[in-house]
Amino acid sequence: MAAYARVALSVPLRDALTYSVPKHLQDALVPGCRVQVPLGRRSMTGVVVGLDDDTEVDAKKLKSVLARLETPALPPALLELTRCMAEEYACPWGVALDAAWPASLKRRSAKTVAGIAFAREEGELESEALLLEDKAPKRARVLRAVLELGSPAPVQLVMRRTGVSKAPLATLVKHGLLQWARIDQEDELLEQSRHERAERHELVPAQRAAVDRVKEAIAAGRHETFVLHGATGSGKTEVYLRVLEEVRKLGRSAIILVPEISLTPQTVGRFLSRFPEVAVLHSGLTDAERARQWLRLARSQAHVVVGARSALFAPVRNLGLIVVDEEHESSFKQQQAPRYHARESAVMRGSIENAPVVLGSATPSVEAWARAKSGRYTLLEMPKRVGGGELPRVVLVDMRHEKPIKGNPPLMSKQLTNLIEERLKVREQVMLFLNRRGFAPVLYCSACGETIKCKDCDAPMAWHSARGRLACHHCMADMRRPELCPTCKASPPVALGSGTERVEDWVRRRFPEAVVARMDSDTMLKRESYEKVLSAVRCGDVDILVGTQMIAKGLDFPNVTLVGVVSADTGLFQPDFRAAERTFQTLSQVAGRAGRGKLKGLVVFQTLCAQSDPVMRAAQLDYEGFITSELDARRTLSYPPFGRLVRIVVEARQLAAAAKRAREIADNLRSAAAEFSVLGPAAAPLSRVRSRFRVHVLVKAHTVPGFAAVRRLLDGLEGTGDRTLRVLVDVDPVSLM
DNA sequence: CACTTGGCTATC
DNA sequence: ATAGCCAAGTGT
Repeated sequence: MAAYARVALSVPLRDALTYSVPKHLQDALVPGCRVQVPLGRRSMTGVVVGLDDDTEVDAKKLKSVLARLETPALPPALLELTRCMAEEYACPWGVALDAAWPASLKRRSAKTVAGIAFAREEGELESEALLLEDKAPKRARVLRAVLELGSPAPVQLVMRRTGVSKAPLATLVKHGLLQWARIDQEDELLEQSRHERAERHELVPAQRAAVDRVKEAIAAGRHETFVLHGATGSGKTEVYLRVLEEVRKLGRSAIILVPEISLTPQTVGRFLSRFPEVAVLHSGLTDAERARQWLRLARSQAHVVVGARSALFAPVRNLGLIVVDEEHESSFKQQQAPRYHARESAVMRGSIENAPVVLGSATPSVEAWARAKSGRYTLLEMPKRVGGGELPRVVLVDMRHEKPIKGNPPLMSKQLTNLIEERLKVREQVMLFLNRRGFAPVLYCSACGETIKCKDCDAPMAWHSARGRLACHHCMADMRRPELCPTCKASPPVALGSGTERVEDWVRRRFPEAVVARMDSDTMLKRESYEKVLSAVRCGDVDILVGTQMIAKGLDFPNVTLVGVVSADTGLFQPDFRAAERTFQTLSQVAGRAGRGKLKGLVVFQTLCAQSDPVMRAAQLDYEGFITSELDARRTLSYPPFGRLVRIVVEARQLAAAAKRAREIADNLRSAAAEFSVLGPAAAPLSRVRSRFRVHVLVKAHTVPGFAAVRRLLDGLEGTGDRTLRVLVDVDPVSLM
């Protein structure tokens, strides 16, 4: 009987705190369970990370655990995972644990519904179903339905599935084959979405080879990380599904991570149609739904999870596989503490639980690629589209050669305009991509040269014509468009540059007969609108789809034969060493949207930088060429994946205060500098957000011990100070803004 | 001299 | 994080 519990709390404390365990709780506490404990004057919930028979802590200091919360305990592997993550990402264990728990699982009402459960062995019921087949077909159907749905199954659902009344169920209960049961609301099975079915396709040789390699690791119960490099349309999903079949056959569970943005009913439907017991976790769920899914997993009622970043913490037991789809996506990095990268943490979890990890992408991240090349990860190549579909042809249009309008390059080139016109004539669909919301990113005064900036941020406000407002994309600020330039009052400011709204506007003027839809976070405020537009495009009701990132991912419309990238250069000039990588990936993703069906696809990149490496290589569909030269560049500057980066951001209302603290931090690091180098402090590219000045320091660790040294020096730095000053430590940042 | 602030510490 | 404490700062 353990007398002491070590409890991790979500406060910036280095170690877990020890509490004594009262007699009445001694049986109830297990590692991984949630408890209520006193902390100073307060009472907080924390997680038991260890139970001990004795302690070194001064008896006078000890307080006791107040209560255990109802929530199921976290599996031991997740305790271990969060501990490693806390170490890796410079945050307290309690903070890492916080991420592993659905926020709403503190108190919940336990509603129950009527259910029906097995009263005999599953095998016995199966043979009974066969026997009843002729004599009592309805009872046989009911039995098979319950076997399929699992025990206990909701009575309502069984009746609807089999189209019978309650009578056959009652008979089965009377004969002692089934029994009545109550089901917690949380246990109720999800009504299955029928949006998309995944037919079980024949595998092409490259798929077969990939599946076999991963299967082998699964069978051996061995951790191994695979980089599945598959061109768009090469059938990566089918590979995941086949491997998943294998995992389920062995009775093990699996986690599929996808970027939040592609967690659409289409994606989820593909998994659901083949694995009915899939749990889905994404940010669009209500707290109750999220908790319900989490509990199904914790109680081993579901064994497959499809979800965004945080699904990595799914409390499944007996993990057999983790898939990270679109592994290069930057949304896998969490931007709040714990600032973990789900891809890296997935590999961590896989190694803790001896499970293989599959990282899939058409454009693998430099990190994944470098490790595959060095032999740490296993590379699986699938270069061709399945079904003999051809990769699209890409045309580069140099906008410098277009006839200027009032001295500026036009929005659309002659060539792209003509191509759109042709597609409209033959009733094929067009997608126009521009990675910028609003009508124009800037309002500019031609008299004094000033732009209209947000009063709280160091950024121009974007003009949103649909709303008729100026909006800051970094805070919630929003204002009317001023009649005259606020600075010189001499002339009205004009919209400079373009966003998706301007593209939509252009299309409507130029092709008034075409049906246009726009998809960006402004038009897609509700989840339903997203699905509505997608299905409209699918059934051909939309001729031209204009959108941001949102249309670049995973969408598969066979009748889209032309994809236009309005400006391939946005993002190319961001002060960030990943700008080239991101540009290449985005362009490749967008290009992959064209010609998904039988019709050949054509892609147009409009650019002012036709010679830039990422634009040119993306146009040539040359991933290897790009990644090779990008890796060379990274090596020269010892940027990731050669050495690791840690970014420290100091935010304060007073610029001087932020600068002073940043200077101290940098000096402190420099005085200890060994196998790492310190850059800065410097104003962050986004030097002010929400009235807070931002100063940052970058640390490049050249070696593993160098990184460990940096980590040690930064321990406990985050959150330091009062409300006026904030310090953020971001390990492996994906953005340097 | 009563009463806010700022800075610093401990939290089992 | 956040409550508590002391010291310095502010006002009547």
